[in-house]
Amino acid sequence: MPHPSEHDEAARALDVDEAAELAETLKALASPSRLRVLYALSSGELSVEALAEACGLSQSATSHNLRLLRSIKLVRARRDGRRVFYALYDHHVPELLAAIRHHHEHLAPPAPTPLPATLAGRPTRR
Amino acid sequence: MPHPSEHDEAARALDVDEAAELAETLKALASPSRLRVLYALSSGELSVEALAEACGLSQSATSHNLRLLRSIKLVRARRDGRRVFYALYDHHVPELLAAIRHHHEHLAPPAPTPLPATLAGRPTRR
DNA sequence: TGATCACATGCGCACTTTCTCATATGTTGT
DNA sequence: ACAACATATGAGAAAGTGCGCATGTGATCA
Repeated sequence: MPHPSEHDEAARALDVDEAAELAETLKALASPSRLRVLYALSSGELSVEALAEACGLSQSATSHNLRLLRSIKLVRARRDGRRVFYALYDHHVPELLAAIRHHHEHLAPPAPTPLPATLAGRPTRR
Repeated sequence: MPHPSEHDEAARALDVDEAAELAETLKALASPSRLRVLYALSSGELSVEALAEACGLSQSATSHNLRLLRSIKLVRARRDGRRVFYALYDHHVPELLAAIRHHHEHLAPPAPTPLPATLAGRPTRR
């Protein structure tokens, strides 16, 4: 990132279509199981069986999740004999994962932010 | 970001707890409505009413979504008179939004990747 | 004080996810 | 061709999500 000015890249508004597309990708990431699968693949390709064990998922659940990840090109499959080895689709994926993790690390978990009852900074009027 | 080497930040495996926390944040982002809300706030704070109109949502839906976003500190609320103005929680949020959008722009949408039937790179045996 | 505005919130329901079970499909060795 | 293996897939149950509706709460104005 060049330099953090006020609002650059992300400042543009989002039309309905793009919002839907982005949400689709994010939904794929928004699951503990799939996140674990993706991070497991960060270190290199793995067979479905190996992934299942590494992530504590059943073979079936793993396969279902991989199908989803495949459909939006977050992972790719390569067959070798009986097994199928999965890998992150390209270098953008680990970058995205890093960005997400980075954001998470800078977030304080304690206060649930219960919307302060009377918090007004004094009625500026109008 | 320092420099994009092979695998740095994101390469570490994800324990179950962290996966769950990350997924919680991502679930909040994985909704067209909430994405639109967040991007609308990229240009500055807005009242609930203004947000609702900008995003094509009802007052109720907007409020429900804002509550969720608040609970995980993606937005913050400030009261001024009768209205409540929302803003992105901090500078990390637009950065994350930018990262997500960036990833999305580098993704080709056409092929649904139907898992090539016979795609083996030749049985390497083993 | 009462009316009205701006927003929050509980409930309920339609819709979606995620996982398990059972079974189908593609692969290898005999 | 058959048995064993590795993965994919469909159906369905349980749990979670998104939003409308009705109503509650805090703030302003007359």
